[in-house]
Amino acid sequence: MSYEQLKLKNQLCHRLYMASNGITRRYRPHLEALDLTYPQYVVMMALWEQDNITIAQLVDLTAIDGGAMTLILKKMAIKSLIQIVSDENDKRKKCIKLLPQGIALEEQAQHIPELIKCGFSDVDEKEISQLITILDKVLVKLD
Amino acid sequence: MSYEQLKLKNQLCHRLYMASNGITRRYRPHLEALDLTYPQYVVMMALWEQDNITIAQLVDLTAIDGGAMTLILKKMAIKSLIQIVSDENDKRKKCIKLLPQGIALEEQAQHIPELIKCGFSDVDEKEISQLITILDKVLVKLD
DNA sequence: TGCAAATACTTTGTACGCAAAGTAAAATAT
DNA sequence: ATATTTTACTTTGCGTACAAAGTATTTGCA
Repeated sequence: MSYEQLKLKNQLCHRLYMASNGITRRYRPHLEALDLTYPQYVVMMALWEQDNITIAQLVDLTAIDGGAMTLILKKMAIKSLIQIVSDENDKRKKCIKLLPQGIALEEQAQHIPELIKCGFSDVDEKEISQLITILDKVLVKLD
Repeated sequence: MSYEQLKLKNQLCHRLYMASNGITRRYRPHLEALDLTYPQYVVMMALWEQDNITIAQLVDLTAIDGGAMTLILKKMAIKSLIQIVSDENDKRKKCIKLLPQGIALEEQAQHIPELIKCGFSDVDEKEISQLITILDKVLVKLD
């Protein structure tokens, strides 16, 4: 039978799957040098941008699953990158604060985006912008 | 400090991560009806297109990790969707063959792509094509 | 022929991604 | 004021994703 719409070459989702895994794989060696996994790096980026936010806010910003977030933060706390502080006013909430080691890591991480881009030297800058624009449109529909 | 290039809004990778997870999440309810996970669905699509291929070929076509593939195929065999057959000429190789249940599943799956697309009704068809074109360019660089 | 290297797949251990269930505290309703 | 609901987070169980190590078989080379 072999329906055309079921062929792999026609799957947007499979391309996203491969691209996401593939790029994350590209990050891995650079992140290993900082002793970070990719999701941990995403959490760090969120915190470098805005420190001292709740776990719920981090989940919103990163789109990382809440259940996974608990474990990720626990590991980052063990590495003394962050501190998990219970909110005194609302005891359900926990705030995440960067510790000195976590703050210092930003300087070491600053060159990573550049290093990743080098691997795509001949994918046009304009196409990357297009890609981002269209992905943002798709992402709105995924809420 | 807060380096511009480390902000989440400037991360292509993070968008791909969210888009990939988000779309897979969209597939989930439809795939549950077929008792398939997303990677299992990808393997099935590959096999519906070309039956009786080796595990190595499946890994190539799907970009699913080899270690994961072993487990995925084992589960699919338990569900009687496929059969794992050792190659008589080269005993290292194993061929994957669709069983009747696996073949029959294609008809049930044929409407899934349409159902997914409905969720993106106002993302232009042209933009989806653009997205695919650019992703393919990116994917070549990820080998 | 014999042995090193390559190939094909499996296994192991760690880290998510996700749904669903669980716990605790705060907000809301009656 | 107490019960119900909502919010915030944790826990559990399953299914990958990945690197690295392991096993078996085959190929290629001296």
